Amino acid sequence: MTAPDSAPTLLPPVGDPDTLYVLDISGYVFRAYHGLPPMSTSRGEPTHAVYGVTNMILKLLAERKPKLLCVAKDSHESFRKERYAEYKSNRKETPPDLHQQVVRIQSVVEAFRFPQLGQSGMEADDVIASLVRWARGKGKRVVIVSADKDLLQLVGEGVVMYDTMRDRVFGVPETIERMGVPPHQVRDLLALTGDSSDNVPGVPSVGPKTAAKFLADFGDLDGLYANLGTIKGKVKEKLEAHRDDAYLSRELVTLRDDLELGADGADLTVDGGDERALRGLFTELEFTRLLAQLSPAPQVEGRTSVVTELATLERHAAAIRDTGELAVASVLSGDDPLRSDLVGVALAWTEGLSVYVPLGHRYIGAPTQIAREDALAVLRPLIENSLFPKLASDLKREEHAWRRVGVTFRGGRFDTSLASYLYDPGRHGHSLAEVARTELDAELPSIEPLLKPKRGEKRHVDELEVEPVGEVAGTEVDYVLRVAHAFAPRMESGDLHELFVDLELPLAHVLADVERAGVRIDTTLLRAMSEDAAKDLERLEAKARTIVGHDLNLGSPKQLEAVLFDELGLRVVKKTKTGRSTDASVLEELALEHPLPDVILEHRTVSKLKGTYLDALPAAIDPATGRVHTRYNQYVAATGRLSSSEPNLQNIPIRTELGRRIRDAFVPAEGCLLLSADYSQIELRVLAHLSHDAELVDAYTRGEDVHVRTATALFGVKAEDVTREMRGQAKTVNFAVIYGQTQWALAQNLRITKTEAKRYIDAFFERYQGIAKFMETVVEQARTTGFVTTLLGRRRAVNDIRSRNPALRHAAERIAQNTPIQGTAADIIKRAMVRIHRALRPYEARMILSVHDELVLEVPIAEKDVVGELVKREMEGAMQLDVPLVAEVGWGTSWGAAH
DNA sequence: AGAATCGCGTAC
DNA sequence: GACGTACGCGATTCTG
Repeated sequence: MTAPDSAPTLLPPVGDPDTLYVLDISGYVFRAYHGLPPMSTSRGEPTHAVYGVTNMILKLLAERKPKLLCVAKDSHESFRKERYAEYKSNRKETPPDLHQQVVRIQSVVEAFRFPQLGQSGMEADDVIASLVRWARGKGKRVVIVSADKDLLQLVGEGVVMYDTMRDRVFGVPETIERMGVPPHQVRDLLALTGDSSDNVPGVPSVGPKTAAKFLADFGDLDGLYANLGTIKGKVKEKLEAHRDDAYLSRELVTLRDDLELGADGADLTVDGGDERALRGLFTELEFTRLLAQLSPAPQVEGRTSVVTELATLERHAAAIRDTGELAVASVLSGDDPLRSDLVGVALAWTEGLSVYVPLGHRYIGAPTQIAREDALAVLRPLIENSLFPKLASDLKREEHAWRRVGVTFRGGRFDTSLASYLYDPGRHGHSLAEVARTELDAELPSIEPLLKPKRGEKRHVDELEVEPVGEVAGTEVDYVLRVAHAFAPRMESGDLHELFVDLELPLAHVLADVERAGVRIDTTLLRAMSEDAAKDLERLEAKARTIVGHDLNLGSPKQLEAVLFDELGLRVVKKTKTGRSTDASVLEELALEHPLPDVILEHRTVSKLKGTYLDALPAAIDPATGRVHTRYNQYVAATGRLSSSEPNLQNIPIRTELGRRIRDAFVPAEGCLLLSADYSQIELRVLAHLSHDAELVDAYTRGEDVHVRTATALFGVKAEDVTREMRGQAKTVNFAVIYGQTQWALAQNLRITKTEAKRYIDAFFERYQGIAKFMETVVEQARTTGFVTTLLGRRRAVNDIRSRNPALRHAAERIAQNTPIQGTAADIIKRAMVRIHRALRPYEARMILSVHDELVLEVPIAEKDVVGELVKREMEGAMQLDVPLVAEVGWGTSWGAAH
């Protein structure tokens, strides 16, 4: 085992059955905690130390394939402490984020089912020493997995130390190289030098070099003191004065190897560990990369049967009624639930069992399908019964799917995506596949691969064989049931239950109606505008060509970069990740020096409008209804807001004149008007309420203009002397505060200096001291709990709030400051939507758009007065705040006119 | 050829 | 780096 001086010491063979690996876990915990960059889960749990240790373990298992292994456990107390009270007294108290991780690491070790050994009063090093002695007695080789130099005293014949992080092996020659002495002298060396990390005193002014020389000359401590006379100078005095310290130190660094282990080496064998437990832990800790190193995720066992007989379906229906809940997963012919057909439906009412009812397969040679009307006749009473609880991964999608076959989906009681969203809105996705991965450790099979064309055209779902589709859908619906059961207890805690049952679930139904209603678009107007835009673009391109003297694509940032900075030699104002920026703020600056930037700016604006709105909106019209049906995503925005897509109707222009005209193309159906209802300054009102700021509350209670009031603070003038410009600046500052803007960003926005921006911010917080206090409090809350919350108890984990990286930390602080405000505003408008939808039941009027603080309704002229009052009342009464909520209602024959 | 990424811009 | 939350277009780059 011991290598000659020149050759490096080797580890025993991989998978050697006679080698015992002894793991110094506590040492690794400490090193990982201090040595690795911080890391945390999406819920804010710190994990970098856990990650480091787990990684080390996996590496060891993969590379060394140990057959015998033992984890040496540290005891909380130490006999050394009794001998010497100062021992390790320099150690700081364990920080909470380390303690938390130690607990996690213990779970990881247990999940690996590693044998563990420890004894009260004994430190891990003593346990290791005892294990080494025991193993040598049995003729086994030992690998000490550690990086602790104290343990080098154990190295020798058949014993090596292995540092996995640096991939270094320590035998006798390496120990001499590292410590200057062979292993048997390590203890005396440490006795002389002391160990500052353990508060072992040693002899002052004797360092590793001096100590090694003494030990080479005299062998050990006793030999040194016996020959003290031969030593000269200061060192001699120190050695004399600290003789007791030296011997005490040797006692402290001497490892005890007399721990009783019992004779049975079979206890130290390792198996593969508890796969399921490991998978669960890694999932919870979000160690996705490590997860992949375990064997691939199994699908949860389940059985699906395809229902082809009406009698069988009837029998199932009876069983479903007896069970009292039903998970539903529809198979649709396409991605858009509003335009797709129902191909079949999978049902589950007991975990592990599911059925698939084909309803619209066109595959020739499919097993006999129950006639759709017969099948629906059996299912309809279950689906339409609002008292019979239904579960799905996306209730809104189910509503749309069933509507297509004339069935009204009622009684949606659990939505796995919404549950996941409320539990952790910041996580990456809430689709069933994503949620099942974390909650069930299971991969959701997908229909997609079945659609892949082997050759020729892509196949449609309804052209597929029934069996494989049923298999996929059956698994899906089974997962819905399992995920719902996993989440149900979590929904009971805190405010989540109320948010779920009284707000988000009812809202899902409201949104289904809003999406289905859609909005009418005046395509003639848009086409005319598009043609104008096309001419403008041509004109601008020609102009640009004249200026630079050659062809160029104004839509290509890359070409622009080359022309502006290389050909024309203009200044580089700002950089992007990959090059030199040509964004609007840059071009505005460069416009002072050259005519081209203005041409580009105008081209950008026009082509943006044309591409994103003028041409895209008419293309989005559903030929079946003649209207545009956006999708409202209820589990995307981390703050609680809705988002809109395909097309996005929440970013229709309004700020510029040309953009605003696009809203004129949003028109009501015949005989109707559009109503636009806007919450007035909802975020500032929410801020007033949350912060209890006396000034801001007072301003709103008196019905004053808050931007004017801010202006009086910024400019030191009376309210009546505030100019329009001052008010505009104050308004920008008010918004800046909501977003936690820095002086730098505010300066950019207002085109003022950083110093002036700072003065504004300071003046703002001087006037509104309650807001200053609120901002501090909410950041503090994020730091201590890892979460921030809205008025209705919606919560969001704030990652990185304790990051050592200032940029990350500041970004987290802004999230902490903004989320309660934006999220509470979202709570309010969502409530208003549910209330309005309910109140509108007796009327024809319907909600057709929702844009964060604005609702748009399509109202028959006959209902104008009553609906106008109804909407205002329900919006203003949606929440009781310390300040009034004000909704401003406008009417028009277009959205633009109603605003 | 289609997917993913980049740079940019629109909304609240 | 420097403004919170979204979505999407056109160009470019990556990938199979």
